[in-house]
Amino acid sequence: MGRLEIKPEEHAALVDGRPLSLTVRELQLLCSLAGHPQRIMTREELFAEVWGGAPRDDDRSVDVYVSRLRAKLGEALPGRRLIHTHNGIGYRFSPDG
Amino acid sequence: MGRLEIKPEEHAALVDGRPLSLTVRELQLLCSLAGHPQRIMTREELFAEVWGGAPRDDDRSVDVYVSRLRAKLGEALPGRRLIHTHNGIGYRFSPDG
DNA sequence: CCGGCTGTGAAAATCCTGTGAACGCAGGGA
DNA sequence: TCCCTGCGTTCACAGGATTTTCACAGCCGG
Repeated sequence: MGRLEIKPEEHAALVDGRPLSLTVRELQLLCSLAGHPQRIMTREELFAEVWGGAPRDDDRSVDVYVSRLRAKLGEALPGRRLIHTHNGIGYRFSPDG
Repeated sequence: MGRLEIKPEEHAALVDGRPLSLTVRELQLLCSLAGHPQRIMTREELFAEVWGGAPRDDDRSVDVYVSRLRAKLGEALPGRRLIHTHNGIGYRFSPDG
């Protein structure tokens, strides 16, 4: 998986061996995304996996946490973009930037 | 289908396994075209499948989106032309360049 | 209290869409 | 040859839709 390791069972995500300080939600979301590499996941799917159930019509939780995740990942891996936006659909995780 | 895969149910089109970043409209149009390989489809047919209803007399939406699609496909598959123009009629999708 | 995590609302930034117009290109006729 | 016409291709833009980010209030544990 290159420089990023995710160990859900240890509640940890490592970049080059250094742990990222992710919150529980952030780690859950990262696991959901990284659990289906290269697959476009809709907000509904992500919400169901992380929060459970269906999101409100105008719920932006997924977007907000993607943003927070990107901020922390971008800090640890400058210049790489692991989470891609698919407008009108959802997000996609790509191991290689 | 060679190097191009289209998965409408996943909102994705892949070239050599790599997802193209198509907009919703672009993907819809690609699906319509690729859904009838080797068949010449009129603007009216394409418009009906993607937009629904009938196009205005001087509507150029189909042409513009074919152009955008060709640009993105050409970037991912240099030297190959999958969408052919049939003058005065419409467009035809051919899996083999 | 205090500090971090969460979710929400809203502003800011970005992207998508459809349209009009410019451009190129080929064919026909004078 | 030159001009005109019809058609397809592409550019540019404005409006709208969507996403990104910020700020904040509630909550919970220390």
